[in-house]
Amino acid sequence: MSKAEKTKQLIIEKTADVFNRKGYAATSLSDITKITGLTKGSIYGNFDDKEEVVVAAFKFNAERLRDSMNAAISKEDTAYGQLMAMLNFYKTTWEKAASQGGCPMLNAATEADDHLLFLQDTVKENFIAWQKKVSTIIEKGKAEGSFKAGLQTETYAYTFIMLIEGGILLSRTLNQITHLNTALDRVKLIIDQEIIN
Amino acid sequence: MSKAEKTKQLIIEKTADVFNRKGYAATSLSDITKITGLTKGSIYGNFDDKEEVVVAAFKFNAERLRDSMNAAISKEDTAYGQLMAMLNFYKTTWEKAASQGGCPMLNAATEADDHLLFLQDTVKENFIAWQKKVSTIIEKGKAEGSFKAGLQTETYAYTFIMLIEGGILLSRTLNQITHLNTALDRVKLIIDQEIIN
DNA sequence: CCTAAAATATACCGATTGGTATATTAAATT
DNA sequence: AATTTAATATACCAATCGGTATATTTTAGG
Repeated sequence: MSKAEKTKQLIIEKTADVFNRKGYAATSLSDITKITGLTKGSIYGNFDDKEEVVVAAFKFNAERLRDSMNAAISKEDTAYGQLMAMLNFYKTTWEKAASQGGCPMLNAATEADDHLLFLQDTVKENFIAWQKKVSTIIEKGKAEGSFKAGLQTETYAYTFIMLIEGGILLSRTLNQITHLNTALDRVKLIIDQEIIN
Repeated sequence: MSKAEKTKQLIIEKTADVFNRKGYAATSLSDITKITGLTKGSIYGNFDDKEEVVVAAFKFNAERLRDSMNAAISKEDTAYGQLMAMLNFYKTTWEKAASQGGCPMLNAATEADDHLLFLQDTVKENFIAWQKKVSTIIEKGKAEGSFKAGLQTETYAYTFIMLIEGGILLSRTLNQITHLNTALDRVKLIIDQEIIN
């Protein structure tokens, strides 16, 4: 790992939180230099422009979220256990995530929808990757025989995601963990009542 | 209505869409003067600062949404009919709303959570008002005898809201109406299976 | 240890930001 | 119609924006 690559990584890691809190557009280059302790020259020596930093920081945030979720999931070996692990992941990491600006997926999605066009594709990819992850678990459950055979896998995966994100939105806006818990309980109910054999 | 009040209203109405599309922080004063055809002097003659315009524009957006939803709801007289009217409202107005920057509640909530602190309370109030509206319908259903008696009214109201907002988020991010429809179908399922007598 | 190249810092650029003091115009009051 | 007051426009402000050309420092290779 070259010096430049290390610096690049440092910039990404140090700015990731600010971007998620302030928003990707609202975070300025002086925010970036302030928090990294580097100067503009160093930033622009490692990135072409701010957009590139923004995309890299979002990818870092999304990847960090995905990795820690996957780590929680992969500790279980049944499909049901894995879905429960996902729910439990959100239940346990909520407070930390909330203090770090909330869900990076939700934040970036709403910011990119009309505005930060260069971020749209990346955000889209990450939502689809999440859906694929959940879908794979459901398919695994079908293969195991523990989940019903005729299920519309994708629809259920997206239902879980929208409940979680909707729950996060309400919990953060109204400053009450209750709402996320309501969402997670609802996902569990759907699994128990409709998915499980 | 004085001249100044008319101008104030014009500023709010003309800027409401831009604010919802670009975001409240990203919309500049030159955006405001451009779209209103007025000058800075006129803007600052009617508002103390940009924050005041932002709050007024969000309130306008939220009120417009609430009014048209209430109009759809009040055409029905049963609680069940009113809930269906709410779902149908989202089904029918989605495309127009999507082209106008999406749900103002969702947009403002994610932008205000860490960043636009002066907007937080207003956004919060509007979410609670929405929940109260749904709760009133559910309570009405209980009074009618068409809804089950022991229901946790608030929890169901918030569940509907998070499904709708989550559905909007996915539909806008992935550019597919399917996801909002999945959310609305899920709300209907909950009503039919758990709420109705 | 010296040199070439890579990485970082410095100092600047024009454009735009939100905001204001003042001048001008339009509206209301006498 | 004249005058006062309210409303809008003009011209400016310092600060900050993203970005760049150049100078300096640090790193790696011989």
